[in-house]
Amino acid sequence: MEKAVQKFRQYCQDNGMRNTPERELIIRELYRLDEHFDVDRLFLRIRNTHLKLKLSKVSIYRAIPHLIKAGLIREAFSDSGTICYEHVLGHEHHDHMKCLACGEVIEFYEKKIDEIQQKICDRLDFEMVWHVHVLGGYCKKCREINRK
Amino acid sequence: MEKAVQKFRQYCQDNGMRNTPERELIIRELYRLDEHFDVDRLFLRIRNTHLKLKLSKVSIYRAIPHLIKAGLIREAFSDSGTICYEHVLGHEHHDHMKCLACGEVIEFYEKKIDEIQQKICDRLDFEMVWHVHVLGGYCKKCREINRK
DNA sequence: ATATGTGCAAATGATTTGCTCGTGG
DNA sequence: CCACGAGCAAATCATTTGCACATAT
Repeated sequence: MEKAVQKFRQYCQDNGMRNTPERELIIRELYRLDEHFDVDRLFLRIRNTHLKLKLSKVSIYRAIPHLIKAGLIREAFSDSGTICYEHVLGHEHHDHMKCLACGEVIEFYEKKIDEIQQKICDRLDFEMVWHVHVLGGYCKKCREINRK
Repeated sequence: MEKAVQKFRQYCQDNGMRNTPERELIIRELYRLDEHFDVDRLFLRIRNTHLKLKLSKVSIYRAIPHLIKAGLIREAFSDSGTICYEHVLGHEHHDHMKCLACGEVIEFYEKKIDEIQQKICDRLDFEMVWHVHVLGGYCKKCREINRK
């Protein structure tokens, strides 16, 4: 987490931006919250953890593009209109399965998929900067419940 | 296209729904518009093609979940807040690359990816009903322009 | 000192919903 | 006939923007 804060400080310096306490707070809480999150979840988290503080949701919205550019988070998938993000730093790269019944998000990773993906990009001379790979369906648990 | 209309009629019957001219119009124009589309694009298309008609955007919004359930279209990806759909019927399954510079959407398909995907689902006892696989980056053309 | 950041409130854009009226089966 | 669908307008939800004030550098 400190690494993330450091990295963002560097990013600020490099881009003539200020390193405000609000932004550091966002990063710290972001990394404490170690799952997938959307703006609202992060906002509530900060609200509940720092009752005295009054960080506005707008600041989170404004911080996110920088956090992405700085390589701290990435867009993971969008969930019926809401964008979900996840950490990049300290998290292996992976893709997602989402249970349509219980909402659970399962992470998976297959090197082969990445390799094929990269091969396709090379073939088409496409420079990939991000990717989203989400499978929607029903998880083991929910399927079992349904069978009964 | 007629196949799509037929399929939807069946779906209506099976689900105690009505087969209205509005819905048929949506399907027909949908299939005439053979790319990726969002609600607005489809709406404008209908507006411009059928100047006399007055189909409302709301009806499109309300039709979409049915069209998806009926297996006519699927959610392809979301583009900064707007959901983009594409036909299922008469369209091979494929994934997408999206150029962040020019916005072009390139389709690609690799059977191997599908196979691996399916294998992962089987392993985790996950019943996949849809998937989204989008690569964001810069296309050949835009990269060349940038090099100059 | 001053450009950049923050918070608020209002604007926007996509989508949903309440309600009334119309119509397919 | 009458439950389901269509259209309108108003509501909602996520996100963005304008503006006045605050503060990091």
